[in-house]
Amino acid sequence: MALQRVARRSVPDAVFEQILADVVSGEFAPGDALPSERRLAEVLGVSRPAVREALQRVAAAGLVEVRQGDTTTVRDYRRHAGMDLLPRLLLPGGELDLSVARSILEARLHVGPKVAELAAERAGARLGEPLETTVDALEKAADPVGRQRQALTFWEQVVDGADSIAFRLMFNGLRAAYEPAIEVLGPVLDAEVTRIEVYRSLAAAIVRGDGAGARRLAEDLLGAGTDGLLTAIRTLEEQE
Amino acid sequence: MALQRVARRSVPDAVFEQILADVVSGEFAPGDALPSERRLAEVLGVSRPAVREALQRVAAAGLVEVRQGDTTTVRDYRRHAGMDLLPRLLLPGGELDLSVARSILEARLHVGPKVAELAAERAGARLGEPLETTVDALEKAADPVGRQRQALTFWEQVVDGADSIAFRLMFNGLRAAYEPAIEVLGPVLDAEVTRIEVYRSLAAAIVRGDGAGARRLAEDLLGAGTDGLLTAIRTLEEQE
DNA sequence: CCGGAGAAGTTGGTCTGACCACTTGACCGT
DNA sequence: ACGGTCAAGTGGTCAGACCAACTTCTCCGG
Repeated sequence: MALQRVARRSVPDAVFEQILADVVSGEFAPGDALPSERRLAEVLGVSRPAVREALQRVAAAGLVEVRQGDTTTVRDYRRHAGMDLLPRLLLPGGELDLSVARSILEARLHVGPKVAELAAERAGARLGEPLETTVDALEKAADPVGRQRQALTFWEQVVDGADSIAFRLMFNGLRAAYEPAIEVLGPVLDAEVTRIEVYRSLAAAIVRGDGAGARRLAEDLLGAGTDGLLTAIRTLEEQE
Repeated sequence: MALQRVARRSVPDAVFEQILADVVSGEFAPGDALPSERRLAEVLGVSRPAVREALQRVAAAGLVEVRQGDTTTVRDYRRHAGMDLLPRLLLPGGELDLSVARSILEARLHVGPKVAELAAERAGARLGEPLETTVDALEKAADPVGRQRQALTFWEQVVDGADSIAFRLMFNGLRAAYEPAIEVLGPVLDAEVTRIEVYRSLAAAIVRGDGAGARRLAEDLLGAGTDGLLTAIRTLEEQE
């Protein structure tokens, strides 16, 4: 097997992960009071500063509300969390959550074409060289995961060209959710990523500033991949 | 004047804010090494644990990379940050950043109609009562800011109905960016939020499961507001 | 001369224990 | 019944120490 980087989670990381999992799984329900920092430290066998660092991050993620002098209470993560929670929702405990995957693909399918359109209108020829290089690399990539990586680079450049910070950060969020699942999703989405001609056409449309064309091609590209995966998901769901 | 909640930033909060500002403003450029924790603690006049809590959050936000034994280095926030950075980009130091505002409105205009469409297809009649209540409240709201708040509630319910966690979290991100600026943007967007009939029609389309209709109405609603603000922005930019 | 082992120094990681600040709720006097 | 007081519990902050990992420089052996 391929050697993996030794996971060296720091103590606060581990605590963070655990609290997050308990909140997301509903172990700690919205409105519940979290155990006090001292109690958590005792139960988890770590120091209070470690617990505090973890809680800070949980709070920053919007999952709990801490008030000095009062207990820390759990909030509804669906109402207050940001997209940075997506990865943990997509792979809770290693298994892919299909409804989350579907939701992410929907978002991708909806946002991608718009970004391509904006890139065509705003960047145009400026993207010529980088896109060409990336498509070449995509064509040469040997394995599905490698192809996914190149495809991500492709879209990263497109998003850059769209010159919209909101879409840019949105993309970062989707990518962060997707990357940990790349080993699982790569092979499933391989059909999309081997349609080199479509990537070439899309790049060409963007370079010539053809917003409508870029949009259509992106819809084609992402739509096919999405459809394939969605039907795969449906099949899996029916098996249950 | 209206009484305001006393702002009581904790020490780590203040440190976090300051580091964030320096990174976003480019004071600390990507690739730069951050001062060591001890040095920061000394310079800022706070304890090292306080600095650490702040740095943890900065790192969790994707703005820096910390490696044990090595210096903490700044990353390109446009590449690695999530949407939780939007509020700070929109209001860096109190003043509205127009290009960021434009970008957020673009995203809203693009995502809103899709969410309305999904809500119509997936929630339908279930949203009837809550939407009606909210529209009534929107009609009764006396001031622009109050209307904005009700409009946010309206969209919150629509997003709930869309039943897509990715769009839900995306919405949370946009809302978090928008809310701090609500005092500034509320009056400017008031034209959108006083078109009660359109809200009623949109709610009706959703309730009757008319996806295409809901989408069209949402485009109309958000498009008008967006156009108004975009031209306002353009005017401001030309004044400079 | 060159390459690698090793020592020193710097950086982040973690812990202990103490004390401050705030909130709550029970208690007590009016 | 009301108002204030106080004790207990919670998060907020600090100081200082030590551990662990990386970088760099040095020095030794080939």
